Amino acid sequence: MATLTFKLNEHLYLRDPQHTQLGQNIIQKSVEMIDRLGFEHFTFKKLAEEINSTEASIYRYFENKHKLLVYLISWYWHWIEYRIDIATGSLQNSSDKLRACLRLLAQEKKYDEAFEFVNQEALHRIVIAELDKTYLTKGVDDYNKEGLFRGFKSVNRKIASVILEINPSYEHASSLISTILVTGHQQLFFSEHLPSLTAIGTGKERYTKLYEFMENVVFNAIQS
Amino acid sequence: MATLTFKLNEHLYLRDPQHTQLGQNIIQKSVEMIDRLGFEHFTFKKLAEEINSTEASIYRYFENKHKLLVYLISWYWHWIEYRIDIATGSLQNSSDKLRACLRLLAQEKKYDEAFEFVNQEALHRIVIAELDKTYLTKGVDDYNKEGLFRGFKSVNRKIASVILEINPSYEHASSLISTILVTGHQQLFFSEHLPSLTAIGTGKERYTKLYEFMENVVFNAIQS
DNA sequence: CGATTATTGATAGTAATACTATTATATTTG
DNA sequence: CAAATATAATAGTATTACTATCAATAATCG
Repeated sequence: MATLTFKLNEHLYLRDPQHTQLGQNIIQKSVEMIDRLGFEHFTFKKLAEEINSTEASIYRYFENKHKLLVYLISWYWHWIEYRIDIATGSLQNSSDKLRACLRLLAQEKKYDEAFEFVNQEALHRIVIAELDKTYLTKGVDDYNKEGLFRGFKSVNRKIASVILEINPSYEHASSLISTILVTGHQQLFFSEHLPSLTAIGTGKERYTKLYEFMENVVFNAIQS
Repeated sequence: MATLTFKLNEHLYLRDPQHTQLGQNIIQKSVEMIDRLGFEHFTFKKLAEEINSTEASIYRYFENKHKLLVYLISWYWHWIEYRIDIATGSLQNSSDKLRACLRLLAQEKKYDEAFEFVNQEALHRIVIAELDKTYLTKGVDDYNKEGLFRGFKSVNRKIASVILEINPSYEHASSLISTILVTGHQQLFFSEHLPSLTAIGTGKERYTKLYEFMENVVFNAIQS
């Protein structure tokens, strides 16, 4: 199977990590470490030790650790969009398309061999726990000007446009989808840490329940 | 008018800031500073300078700046719950109650003179920008065991129970409400910084539009 | 009212973080 | 093979997030 890479916004990095061995090590190991340590306890120094490199070398790839996080999560959204395209490409009916999108979002993420050096299960956990930190910062407007949130926005726009195919007069499409994109991850976080805030439970079936919840919210909202 | 205070969980602080002048200064000024600087750029040292005290003194009230944030946001949820009680106390009809809750959540927050030394407008902006940071941390389970999220949970439970009055067989009440509580703030953030992710617009009318969106989502979800 | 106790201020210090700078050593490329 | 480029090794800085100590002040209590 071919190994794929995504063309991510150039402002996310100083040197493209996909092009070199060191860059790939940085990506691979940082996913594992952020997942394990959490973003606040993760540092370039610790990362450097684990990949037998140096802090200074990592700084040649990423301006700072926050941009690395934004990079990883941007990668995630590009991956999601790619999978949405595959899952909906053969579908004619818009409601089917929307259901496919929701299913994909709610789904447990398993290793996708088309993408070496990124552990998608770990990355999914990072998105669950750290997504909001990418934009909840005073630098959000500068980041946005540089286009660093394009991945997220693109997925949002794509699914919102499916909603407008189903109901062209629905007024809250972009709000509804951004809500779903964020809550999809948040509910999984609550499921693990604050279960009284969610109805999806804590067992294996939570992915199915999450899908049912999303379907309930989205289809009823737009078909009124 | 009487000045009210909330009894917040004791694990939120080391010394109760509501009881002393220094404590009140810490609360008042930290709200203003976190709003202005953002949580990451806010430090106890800077705060100490502005209230003419010292870092060490502030550390006698709060273990660290994260717990101060959790304290402030906990205060916010207690305030919201208090206002929900007032707004729904005289209502008989459950749908009216639910609408009153949503209106209150979506509403622009104005200064409430019953609570001195807390600038609610600034605090609302803090909740919009920093809420998720209170629980998106590796320490979430310890915090939760200490009951630090009681305020949030309590509001969630209260509104979820109104939903069950309307439709006792609705299965996703707690998920629906936690989604609304979080998205209510998130959409306002998007409105200001990432407007393509929201349909509520960027003008003064965004609070009304947010309410309409919430009503659309909630009432359609539960009345199916 | 004076003595005890609690609270705050002043000051100092530490380990870790988030970088930047410099130079030497590999490695690649033309 | 020479030149350019990437990386490693090392050092250094300002800031952060604390902790510790002790003196000064304010509150309270017998």
